[in-house]
Amino acid sequence: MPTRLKDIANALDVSIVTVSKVLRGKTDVSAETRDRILRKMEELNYKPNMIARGLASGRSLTVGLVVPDIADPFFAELARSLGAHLRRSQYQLLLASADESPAVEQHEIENLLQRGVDALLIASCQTDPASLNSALARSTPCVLLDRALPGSNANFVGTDDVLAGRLATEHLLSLKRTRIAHIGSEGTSTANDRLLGYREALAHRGIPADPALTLACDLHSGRPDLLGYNAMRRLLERPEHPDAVFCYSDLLAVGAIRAAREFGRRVPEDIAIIGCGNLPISAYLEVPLSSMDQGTAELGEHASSLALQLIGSKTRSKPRSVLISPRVVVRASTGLPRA
Amino acid sequence: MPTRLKDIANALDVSIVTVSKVLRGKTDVSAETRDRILRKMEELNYKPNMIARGLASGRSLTVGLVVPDIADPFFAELARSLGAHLRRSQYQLLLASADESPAVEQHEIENLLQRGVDALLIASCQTDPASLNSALARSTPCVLLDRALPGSNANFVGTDDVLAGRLATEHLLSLKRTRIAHIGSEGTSTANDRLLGYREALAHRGIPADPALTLACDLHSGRPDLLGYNAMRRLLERPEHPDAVFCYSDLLAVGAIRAAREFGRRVPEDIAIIGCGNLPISAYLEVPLSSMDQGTAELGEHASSLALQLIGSKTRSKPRSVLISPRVVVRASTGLPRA
DNA sequence: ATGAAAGCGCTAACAC
DNA sequence: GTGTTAGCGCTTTCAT
Repeated sequence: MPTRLKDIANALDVSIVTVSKVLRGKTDVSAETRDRILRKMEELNYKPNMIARGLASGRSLTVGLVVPDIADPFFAELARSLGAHLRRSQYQLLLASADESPAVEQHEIENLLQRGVDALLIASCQTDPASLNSALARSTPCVLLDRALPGSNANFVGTDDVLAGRLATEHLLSLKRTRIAHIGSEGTSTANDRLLGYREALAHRGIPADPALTLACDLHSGRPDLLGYNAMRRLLERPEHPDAVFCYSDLLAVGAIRAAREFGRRVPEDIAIIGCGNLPISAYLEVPLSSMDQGTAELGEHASSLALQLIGSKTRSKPRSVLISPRVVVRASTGLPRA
Repeated sequence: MPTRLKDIANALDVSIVTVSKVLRGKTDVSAETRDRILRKMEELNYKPNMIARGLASGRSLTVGLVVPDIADPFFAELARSLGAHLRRSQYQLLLASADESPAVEQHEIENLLQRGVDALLIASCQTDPASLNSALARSTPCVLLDRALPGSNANFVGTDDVLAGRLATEHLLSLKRTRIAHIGSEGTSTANDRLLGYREALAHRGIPADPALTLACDLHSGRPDLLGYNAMRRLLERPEHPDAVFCYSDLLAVGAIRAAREFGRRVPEDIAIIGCGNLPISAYLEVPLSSMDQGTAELGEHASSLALQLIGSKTRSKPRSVLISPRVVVRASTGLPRA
């Protein structure tokens, strides 16, 4: 059986309260008593029971994180960054992966709330905004990550996706490409915003948006690389081919490149392709992939700071929004010989 | 404030215990009372407080997982598989990433134990076996994942790494290669075992192990791709070049391929290269990478089953060991035109 | 500077 | 079937 406060107290003939005070660094304990207690804790290898502490204090020193898929490199990196930052503030990250299922996500959110997390970070795969509102309505502070919720005015930390779409497209425009396609996704704010940025960039150059050059994949329906492959095939079967493509994600781009090459197109000479997310392995792909870097580590830093801040503030402050600026990383798929 | 058992009990003029019994599906409650209670729970949107339940019952319905790095695709996939399986048994996974630091790992292990996890799964990055023993000595059931602890006879679930090394090397031998190198790692059981399998395979064919063909990288010292790159350079600078390489991990292999090609070697014609881990993106690399698949999902399944079993059994049963058989996946880096 | 009393929300054992 | 009593290990408030 592990040592309890009671054991220390008994051994030293002091009260449990006094021991508890030392444990929590209260100053109203004599230096001598404190020393004896600290020594005894050491000797008996005392470790506080966080469950009991949580129940008594109402705070668990815990932050929950729900991601759509922990095996997605972006969310894995985000989780790592968050965990590292929270650890420095004595907080522990509780991680749940929703496996791309809104139902599982709902379940995991409830679960974490029932476990008494002090704050909840959610990168939602929900298509229906309503289901998140029940969580946001609770008294536990919540931060939406990466994907914003259209109507809601919740706390949010994520990439400036409109800017991502714009910068990616402008990069392609700078390569003198004129028929620029977009292989996108649907349902999420990230998908909508990147599409928006893409259109903005084209409009800014006076290029009409050709609806035949915009495809949306249902990312729930299969492996993204294969979806990208099929999307590119459809683009190439059309009479007027694109000479560049901005893909919603790197994995879509990887599949798109594969398709382009199988159909005899050279990348980037015939078709320049850029993705988004900046996969760590981008530089080693069959065609090193240009991409939008989302500053994932920075994102995690902001998110954990915001979470801790919300926990600290007594009153429910007005929702804050933090947008991280993405940047273009150029590799061979849009022209650089090697990265 | 969230609803408590007490609120239900008061509203219905029954005792808290009766409500608690309904909550836990005990049968010694009349059908009518049960119905009233269930209805009231629904109406007041009751959610049990898992912290209080944990403190009272001594079980948290929680399993902890510590991995060296959650951003490593292998561990991410493992975490996903574990989480999914545990969820089906009403258990929640608490995930901690040690960021490749033994000190952080130790800290996270303590932390999870203090949070009252019912079982602890550890993929350790510890080099010193002793530090794990303090955790293994506790009453909380423990399972070592992926990496075994040399002296200890703890529960273990992992890949049969000797077999992995043997199969990989035999595959290279089947391609008529005779000077087969190994770019390995050190300190972990996985590294030792894969090296062992490599040597076994060579010995079995009567090929003497040339020490000049075996390199070990310190994976803590930098990005694995660059370590693989440098290791391959060193191999190529030597008078007698290898005609094949078995790499400890896929990322090492990726770097090795890059180096080989930069030095004018064709892969696989001049040098065949196989990795281990079977990265999801293997097929899209500059040279699609042959690799040893570790059956990660299966591994997670076995690990969660074992964990639940240990939780269930009153007595501390004798340690069990589960070894998953890896299999060769052939792609272009060892000869297939495309995968 | 120290501690007694009360309780966090729930479960476990035993009575009725 | 239902309820009573007694905690789980800790914190909180308030006396002393």
